[in-house]
Amino acid sequence: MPELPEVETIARVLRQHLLGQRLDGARLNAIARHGKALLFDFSGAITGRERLVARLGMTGTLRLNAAPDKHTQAVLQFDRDALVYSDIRKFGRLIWSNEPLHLGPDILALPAAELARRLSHRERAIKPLLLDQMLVSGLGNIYVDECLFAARIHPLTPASQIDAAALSQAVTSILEAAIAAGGSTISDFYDPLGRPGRYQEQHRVYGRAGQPCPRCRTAIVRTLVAQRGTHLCPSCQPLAQ
DNA sequence: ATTACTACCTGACAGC
DNA sequence: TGCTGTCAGGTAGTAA
Repeated sequence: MPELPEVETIARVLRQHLLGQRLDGARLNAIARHGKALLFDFSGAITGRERLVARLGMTGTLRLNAAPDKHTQAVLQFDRDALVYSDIRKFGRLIWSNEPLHLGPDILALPAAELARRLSHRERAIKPLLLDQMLVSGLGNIYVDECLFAARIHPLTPASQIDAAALSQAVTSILEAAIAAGGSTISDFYDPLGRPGRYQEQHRVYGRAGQPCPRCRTAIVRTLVAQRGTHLCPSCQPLAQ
């Protein structure tokens, strides 16, 4: 599941525990996040490369000193701690690579004007466009729905009609609040110390079909947009004609 | 160039 | 108990 706030939560915990430790003789110098990708940069090459890229897919986890189980794909033994990578559905990837990331800009670091530029000439519906990691990276299905609700945008609105400044403000505010709460735990997400996130308690539309909209009390609706479960308030997020 | 759809993989859950 | 069908937060590949 991990989207930007969950990956940022993982990065912060791992920085506290792993920076400066060695793996196969190479020192871990930095842990960065770009969108949903985690980047581990080492001082020396391991298998010929100095960067390990983790993309966790839907169910990938990175746990410190956890007991490996049947879903464990890799164990990285550092000086003092072991980093255990597991992935039930095997959509994630752990790859040694010095290649530039094949990803659009991180959405938290993206100025509103640049978001506007990227949306202005697109006629596609805003939701699937925001899920396209080549356009902007970091949003997944949960936070897209939460951000579009916050910005009062219907997920099928053509991208060129979007008020990008308002959307950018909503994205920043939602993602920062989610990071502060340690991400969302629906079923699978736990940080490297095994702690769940708390932001699911603040979800306003995701997973709340049939419940009242927190702004106007209209029942939240669940529909399909681009084959993805999509949650919205039909009153706060009208589709303009 | 852009968009739409499918497949990948496992587990949880509902219904029978 | 156990079978079947459906669904899940991501993304790569293919085809229109």
